[in-house]
Amino acid sequence: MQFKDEHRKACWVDVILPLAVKQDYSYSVPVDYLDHVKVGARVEVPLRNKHYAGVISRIFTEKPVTPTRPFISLIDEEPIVSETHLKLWRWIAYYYACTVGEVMIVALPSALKLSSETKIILNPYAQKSATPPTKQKKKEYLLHEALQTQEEISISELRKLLEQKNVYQFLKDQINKKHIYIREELTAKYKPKFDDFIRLIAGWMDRGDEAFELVQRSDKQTRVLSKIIELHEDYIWIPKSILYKQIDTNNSVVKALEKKGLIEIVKHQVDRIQVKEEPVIADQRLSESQQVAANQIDNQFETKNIILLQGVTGSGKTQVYIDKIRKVVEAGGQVLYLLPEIALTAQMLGRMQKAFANSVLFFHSRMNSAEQVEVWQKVLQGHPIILGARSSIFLPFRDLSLIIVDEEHDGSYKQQDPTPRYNARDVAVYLSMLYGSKILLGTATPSLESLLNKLDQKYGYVKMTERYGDAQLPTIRIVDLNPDQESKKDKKKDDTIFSEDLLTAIRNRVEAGEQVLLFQNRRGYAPSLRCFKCTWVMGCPNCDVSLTTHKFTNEMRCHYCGFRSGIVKACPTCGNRDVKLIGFGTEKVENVLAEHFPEYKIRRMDHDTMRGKNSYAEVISDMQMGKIDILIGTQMVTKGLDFDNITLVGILHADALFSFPDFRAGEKAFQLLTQVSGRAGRQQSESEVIIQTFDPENWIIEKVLNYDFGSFAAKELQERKAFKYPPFYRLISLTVKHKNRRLNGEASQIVAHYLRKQLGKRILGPVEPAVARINNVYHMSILIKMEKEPARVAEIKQFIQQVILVMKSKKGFSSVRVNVDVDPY
DNA sequence: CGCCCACCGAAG
DNA sequence: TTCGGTGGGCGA
Repeated sequence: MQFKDEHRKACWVDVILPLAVKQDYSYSVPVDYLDHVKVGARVEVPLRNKHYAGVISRIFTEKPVTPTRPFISLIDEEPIVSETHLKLWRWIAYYYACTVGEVMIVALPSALKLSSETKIILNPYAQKSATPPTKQKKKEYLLHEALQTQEEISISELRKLLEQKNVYQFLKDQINKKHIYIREELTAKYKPKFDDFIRLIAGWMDRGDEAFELVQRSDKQTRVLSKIIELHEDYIWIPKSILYKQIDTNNSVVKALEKKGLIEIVKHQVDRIQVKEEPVIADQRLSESQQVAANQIDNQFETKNIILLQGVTGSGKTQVYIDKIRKVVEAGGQVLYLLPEIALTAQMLGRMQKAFANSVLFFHSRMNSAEQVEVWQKVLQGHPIILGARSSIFLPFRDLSLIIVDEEHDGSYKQQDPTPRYNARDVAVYLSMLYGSKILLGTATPSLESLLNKLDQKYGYVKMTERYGDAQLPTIRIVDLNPDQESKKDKKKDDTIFSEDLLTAIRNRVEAGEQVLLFQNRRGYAPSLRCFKCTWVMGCPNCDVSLTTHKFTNEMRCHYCGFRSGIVKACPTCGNRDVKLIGFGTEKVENVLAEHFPEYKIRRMDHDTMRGKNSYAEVISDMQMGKIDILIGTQMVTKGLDFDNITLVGILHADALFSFPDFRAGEKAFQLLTQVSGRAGRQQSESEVIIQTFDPENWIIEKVLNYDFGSFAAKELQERKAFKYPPFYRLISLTVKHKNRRLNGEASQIVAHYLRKQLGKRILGPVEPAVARINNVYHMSILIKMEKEPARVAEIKQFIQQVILVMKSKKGFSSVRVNVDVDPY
C-alpha cells in the first residue's frame, strides 16, 4: 500500500450480479478506486473462478461480517443505472417474487452484462508429453495437439474435442501437472462502430488546378476528385459510403488519391441507429372530438396522474397521443410510448417520425445489442421520445414526464416465460410514481383491472366515441354454422370453414376492388390427426399435445417443443389407413379459399410465414398497394393493421376464442373480437364483420354485436366479484415442475398442503394443467386467490417462498422447480 | 479402481 | 448461472 493512502478509510461496495442469487454480494474497493466508485456503475468482480460485471448498489465503510474479496476493476466512470431505476429493479423483484439479479438480466442490454470465459493456454515450460498415445493419455494428447495450432481454447471447445460433458476434473489434473494454465477473459461486447470518412487536405481547396494536374494521367482519379470537391459543399467529412454510392469507384482509386497527399481518410465513430429524417408534417390538426379528448386529458392531469383513455377503434387515439407528446417535448421532458408488440413498434415508428422526425428512437429486445446500447446511451443523455416494447421500461430515463401505454388491455404486456414475469403496464404505473410523471393508458376495450381503478376514482377517465372522419363502425353479423335440418346428414360439423354467406360476401367485396381480412386463431394445416378405427391420436413424444400438420413443409410439428416428424399416413396401432385430420388452421383456410377463388390474390400471415426480418413490412406494403385481395391470419392480424380498403372482416371460428380454460376467457374473446372488427371500415364506405359460430346465442358475441362494452364489462365484473377473481382479488399461480411425474405430484401436494394449512380456502389445486407435460417435464398448478390488502399480499408472498424452500429441502425434492407467477395473465 | 455423470449446495 | 464435492453405476 502506498504511503499517502495509509490513513484512508477502507471501503466496500454491494454489488448486484446478473444471477439468480438471493442477495447482493459485498466486495472491498481496491485503493486505486476509493474515490471513483459510484452507485449504478458497473464493476468487474470475481465469483468462484469466473468474472462478472455487476452493478454497484451501495457504498459503505463498516467492515462487513462475511469475508470479502476485492473487486477487479471499475468498468464505468459514471453510473449507467440511476438510483431510481435500482429502486424499480428492487420493486419488481419484490412484487414478482424473483431476485434482483434476474431483473438485472432482463433490464440491461446484453452487451452491458459481461461474464468471463475461461481460456486454456499451454504452459510454455511444460515438457512435451510422451508422444505414443496410450489410452489413458489420449485426452492429454488431444489437448496438447490442439494447443500446438491454437494459442488458446475455450471450455466449450475442449468439450467438443474430448467428446465429454464434464471436463473440469481433467482440467484440474492438467493444471496440477503444470501442463497448462487458464485465464479469465471478460469481454466487452459493445464495440463502437467506426466508418471511413474522407476530406480534401486543407491547402488544396484554393489550388484546385494544381490538384487536378496531379491526377491528370488518371481519368478515374480525376472524376473522383471532382466528386469529392462537389460533395464538400454538403459535408465537411464525406462518408466513404456516400462517395461510393454517388460515383462508381473503388478502394484503390481512393487510396491513390490519399498517397498523392490530396485527401485524408479518417475513422470516425458513428451511430448504428440511423433514424430516417422524414419531413416533419406540420401539425396535423385534431378533429373536434379529438380536441375535446385532449382538453379533458389536460384537465384531469391537474388532479390525477393516471388516466384511462377509452376510444373506439378508429377514433384517432394516436393523434391525441401526438398532441400530448408534443407538449412534453416542447417543455424539455422525456416520453415513453409503450406498445404491446415489437411488430407494432416498427409500424408506429413511421407515424411518429412524421410528427417528430428524429426526436423518436425505438427500442425492443430483438434489436442487436450494439444498437440497444446506443439507444441506452442516448436515453441516458435525455433523448426526448422513446417508442418501444415492454423492455423499454428499463431504459435509464433522466426526466421522464409522460408514459403512454397503448392497447393497455393487451396480454402481451405480461412477460410469460423467463422470470421476472412482469406486466409492463403495471410496472409503468409504478415507474410513473418513481418519476412523478403522468401516465396515459389507451385502449378500445379497457382491461377490467383498469376499469375498476377508474370506477374507484383512482384513475381519471376520458372517452372517445366517434370514429375519425365520417367513418362508420362496421355492421357486425352472426352466421350460425350449425347445419339446418335438411343438410344435416351430408355435412359434418368440423368440415365447415366457410359458410355460403361468407363466401358470397368475400366475392362481392373483392369484385368491388375492396380487401378482405380473415381471422383464424390457429396456425398450421390441422391441429390433430386421428384414427377413426381405434382412438389413436398423433401426439408429440415429448409433450402431452397432438402434433399439428403443416402441409406446406410436409411435416407434423409440436408447437410446444418444436418436435418435427414426417406426415403419418396410417395408424401405427391398428394399421388403418383411414386417418383423418381434425380441425383447421390458417394454412388449410388458405388452401380451401384458393380452391373457391383461384383468381384472387390470397396471402397468409402467421408465425410460419413471418419468419424473415422484413416479411411483416412486406405484407403491409403489399396490402397498401393492393397486391393482396384476401389476407388470412392468426392473432397477428388483429393488431395494428390499419388499411382503409379492408371492408370485410371474417372471423371463421369464434367458438375457439371461448375455449380457454381461464377466468379471462370472456374478456380476451371480447377484446379480440372487437379488435379484429376494428380492422374493417376505416374509410367512409360501409363495411361489415361476419362472425361464424356454432353458438350464436353466446352472450359475449351478442355484446360485441352491439358494441356494448359497458354492459359486457358490468356483467363480467359482477361475475368476477362473485367468484373471487381479479380485479377484486389477487392471484398468484404456482407451477411445480419435474421430469419425474410421481415425484412432481408429491412435491405439488406438499406445497399445496403447507399453503392450505395457513391460507385455507384461498388455495386451489394442485391440478394437472391442460398440457401436463412439456419437453418431458411434468407440470402441476396451484392457484392462490387472495384479498387485495397490500400488507397481507406481501406476507403471503414471503410465505410462499418459505413453503417452496421447505419442500425443496426434503430429500429427493431439491431438483423440483417451482415457477411463481404473480398476477398471471 | 478409475472414470464419468447426475445431483446438490453455495458463491462475497 | 457456475462449479466443486459427493455418491453411484459401469467398464477394465
